[in-house]
Amino acid sequence: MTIYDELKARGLIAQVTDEEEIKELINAGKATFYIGFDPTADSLHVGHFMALCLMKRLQMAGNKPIALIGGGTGYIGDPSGRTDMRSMMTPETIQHNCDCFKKQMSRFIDFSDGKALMVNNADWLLNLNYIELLREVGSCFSVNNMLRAECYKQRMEKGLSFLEFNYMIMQRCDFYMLYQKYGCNMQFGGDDQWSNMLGGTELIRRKLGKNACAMTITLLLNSEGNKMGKTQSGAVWLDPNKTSPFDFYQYWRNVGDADVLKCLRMLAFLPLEQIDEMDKWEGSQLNQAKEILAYELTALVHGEEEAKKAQDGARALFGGGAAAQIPTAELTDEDFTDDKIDLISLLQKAELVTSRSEGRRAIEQGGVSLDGEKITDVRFQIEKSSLAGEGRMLKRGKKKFKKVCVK
RNA sequence: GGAUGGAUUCCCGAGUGGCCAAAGGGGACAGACUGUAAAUCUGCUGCAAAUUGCUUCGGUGGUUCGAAUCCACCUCCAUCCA
Repeated sequence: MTIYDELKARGLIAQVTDEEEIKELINAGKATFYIGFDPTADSLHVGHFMALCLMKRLQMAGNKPIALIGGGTGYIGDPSGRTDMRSMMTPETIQHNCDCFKKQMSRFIDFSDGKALMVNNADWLLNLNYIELLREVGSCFSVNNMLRAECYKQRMEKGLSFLEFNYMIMQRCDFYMLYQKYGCNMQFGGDDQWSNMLGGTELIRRKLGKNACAMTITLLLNSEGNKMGKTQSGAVWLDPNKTSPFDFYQYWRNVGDADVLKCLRMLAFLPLEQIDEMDKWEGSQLNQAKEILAYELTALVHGEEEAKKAQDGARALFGGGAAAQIPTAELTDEDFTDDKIDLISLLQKAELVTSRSEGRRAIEQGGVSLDGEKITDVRFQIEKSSLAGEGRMLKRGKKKFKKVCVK
C-alpha cells in the first residue's frame, strides 16, 4: 500500500489541492513539506500529536519534513475558529514556548543528517519592512476574498482586529519563504487552516509562477463533534509534568465506544489489517481495543516503560489487585495536627479537589472512599500512623485515585 | 469624531433598588445503572472556621438605611454615520 493510500485509509486526509500531484510527490518521497506550530503554550498537546504522527509517517516514506515554529506568528495570534481575541504574549513567553516545543518534537521526528528541519518564522517575519511587505505581498491579495475565508467567519460577528487579520498574510509569507529557501513544495495543517494554506499556494503561484500543494489533516473529533484532546482542566499535554503518563493513558482508555477505532486508525502506528480486525469487536470487547489504543499512544509519547506502568496501574485499580503504580501523594509532618488530618485536607493535599468546598461536596455525595471504604462524614479524621508504610488508597469519584502516605 | 446598543458566575443567558450567591440552559463534578463506554435518572456547581460569615455582576467614585440594578467618569466591544 502506498503511503498516500494508507493516509487516506486511516482517515487522516481532509482536503487536498491536487490529489494526483500530491499522491505522486509523497509516494515517491519527493515532498518537502512543512507544518506550522504556534507557540501558544509551553507544551505540545494532542492536537499537535496528530500532526507529528503524520510527519513521522511521511518521513518514514522518504519525504522531508520541516517543522515550522511560529515564533513570529506568535506575536500576532491565529484568529481561526476563535470567537475572541487571543491575549498577546510577551516575547519572553514566546521564546520559552518555542524552546519547549523544540525539545518535545525531537522525540518524534528524526532531525539528524538533515532528514528533517526545524525553523522558526521569527527569523524572517520579525525583520519585515512594512511598506516593502505591502508592495511585495499585499498587492497579491484581495481583501474581499480574505474576508470570505471560513476561518474568519466567526470573527466577523464578534470583531476581528487588524492585528489578527494579518495572521493570514504572515502564514502565506511562511510558505513563500520556505519554498524559496528550502524548496518546500507542500504544506500540511489542521483542517481549520485550509484557507490560510490555500493563500500560501496562491502567493507562490503569483510571485513565482510555481505550483505548490496543500493538504489538511482531519480534525480529531469525537462522536459528538467536539475536538478531542480537551478535558475540563484543559488540554491533554504531551509534557509529562503537565499531564502525567497515567492521566494520558486514562484519557485514551476512556474514549467513547464510537471513537476508539477512529483514534486507532488516525493515531496508532499499528498496521491497518490489525485495526480492521478490531473493527469487528463489539460491546465490552471494545475495552480491549481501548487498552491497546491507550497503551500504544502512551508508549509513543512517553516510552514503553511509562506505558507499561500506566497500564499496570490502571488494571490494578479497575480490575482489583495490587496497585503499585498509582500516583502517590506524600504528606509531611506539618500536614498533621496532633498526628491527625481531616479528610477534606487530605483530599486537598492529594490534589483530588481544588477547594475545601469541593471536597466537602464530594464527601457529602458519597464520592470519597479510603481503601475502598466509603466515607460520608465530613469531619472524618485520619490517624497519621495509618498512613505509614505503603500508605492508603484515597479515591474521589470513580476514576480519580491517589495513594497517600507519610514521608 | 458623532449616534445607538452592550459587558452578569466555567460558557450561553435572565435579572433594571431589598425576598440575590443571583432564574433557565449547556458543560463540569458526584450518585444509581453499566463495560473505566454511551444513553438515562438523581444530586450538585463562588469561598470559608459552614443553620453562620466573607467576596463576586467590566473599572473607579457617588446617591441610598440598602446597589448587579440609580448617577458620574473611565475602559473594552458591536452596529450605523464620517
